[in-house]
Amino acid sequence: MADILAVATREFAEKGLAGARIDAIAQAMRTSKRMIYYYFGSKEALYLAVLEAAYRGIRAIEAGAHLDDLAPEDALRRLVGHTVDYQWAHPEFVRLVQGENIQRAQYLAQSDSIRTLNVPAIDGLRRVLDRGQQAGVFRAAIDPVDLHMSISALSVFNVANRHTFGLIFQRDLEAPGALIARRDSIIEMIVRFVRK
Amino acid sequence: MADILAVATREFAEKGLAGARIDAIAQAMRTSKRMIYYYFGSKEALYLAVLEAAYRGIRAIEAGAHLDDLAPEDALRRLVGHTVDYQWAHPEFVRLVQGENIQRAQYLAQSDSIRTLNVPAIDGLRRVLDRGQQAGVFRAAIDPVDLHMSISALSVFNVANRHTFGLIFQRDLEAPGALIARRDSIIEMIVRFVRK
DNA sequence: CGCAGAATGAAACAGGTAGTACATTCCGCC
DNA sequence: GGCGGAATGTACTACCTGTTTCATTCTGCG
Repeated sequence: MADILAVATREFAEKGLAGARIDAIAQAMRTSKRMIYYYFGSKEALYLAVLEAAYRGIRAIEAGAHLDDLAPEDALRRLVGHTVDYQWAHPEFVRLVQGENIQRAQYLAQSDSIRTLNVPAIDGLRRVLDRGQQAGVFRAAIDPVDLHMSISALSVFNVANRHTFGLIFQRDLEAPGALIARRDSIIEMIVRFVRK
Repeated sequence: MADILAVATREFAEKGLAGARIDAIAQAMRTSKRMIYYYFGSKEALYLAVLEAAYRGIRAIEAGAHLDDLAPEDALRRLVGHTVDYQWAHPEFVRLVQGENIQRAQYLAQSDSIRTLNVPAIDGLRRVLDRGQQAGVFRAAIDPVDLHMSISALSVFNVANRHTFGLIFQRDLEAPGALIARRDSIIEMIVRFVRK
């Protein structure tokens, strides 16, 4: 069942691979542990399935935004805004990725289907950059992968680190206005970086 | 022993709280589990001690850089560069914080001594911003906490997410030149953000 | 119906791991 | 020396949890 994946995603995102409990997943599914093993074989296999499903979901980011219709800077603004929103809307994904990084991406590395995700993520951005450069509004020699990294970094951070950051700086990053302000700030930062 | 903390830090950073093994720590210390309980009482208490020690270490960032001697933009460049370098040099710290965030900072919240770390981190940055604004080289209305968040986000990302990012985009983020290039990019991004 | 294979339930197993009991040794001090 | 408390080693307990075994039920089909 694909239903198991949703529940398992929550559990793994919440507790990490080591912390997650098969029993907890089974109980939340109102089925038995036995079923999970019947369909997935092992805890790690289930985790991998969750991971792949989560990464598959992220492909939709650029697909939704029709960047080619917009002027370069507007397109960039929209792309960044979408990225921020997506990460914000999918904290389980962010947590899963965090967990993966703690274990040095050893499970992600086992997945073949994941290697195919890289190109589209960059291509949309590259096209926008090219257009901006040809229009003379963006400066040259901007590395799309480097820029993508910055966009990801800024987008992910206030999801990934909201708890420690919020605690230390006494700010509620989940407050209604906070996200909007933060998003504007991120967009501004990226745009200023590429502008001539 | 403070020695235990170093070993425990490595173990917790590597495996997370749930994944870490007291036996592993004891063995790495060439002492017995018994000792750890003698001194720390429980796994969680040890984890908390590790967490506090790690956060205490980060205070040194701005202390080392004498920002007041430099022109505002140079000071900002140095501050950002230091932050990038620090995070790069302390991946265990980054991992610990990641783990803490996955568990919603529930252990960090238990620590009293950590609440005191917020002010100095921001103050150095605020002073630089004020000087830059008075000198007319930085624009006004820049929120120091927001900017600090951006600096942290960019600095932390290529440590925290190097494995998944490197895997997906086939880039070795640990290559000698990669860090330097990345650091320059981050500094440039921050500076352009505050510049008039 | 009757059968085969899939789906499921209950219970147990096996390994591992946090935490403890108890005895023993070490060390400073009188 | 000998006393007391701190430090440490050994072995055990109690429990948790991933995984399996075996028996049972369900479902479609001839």
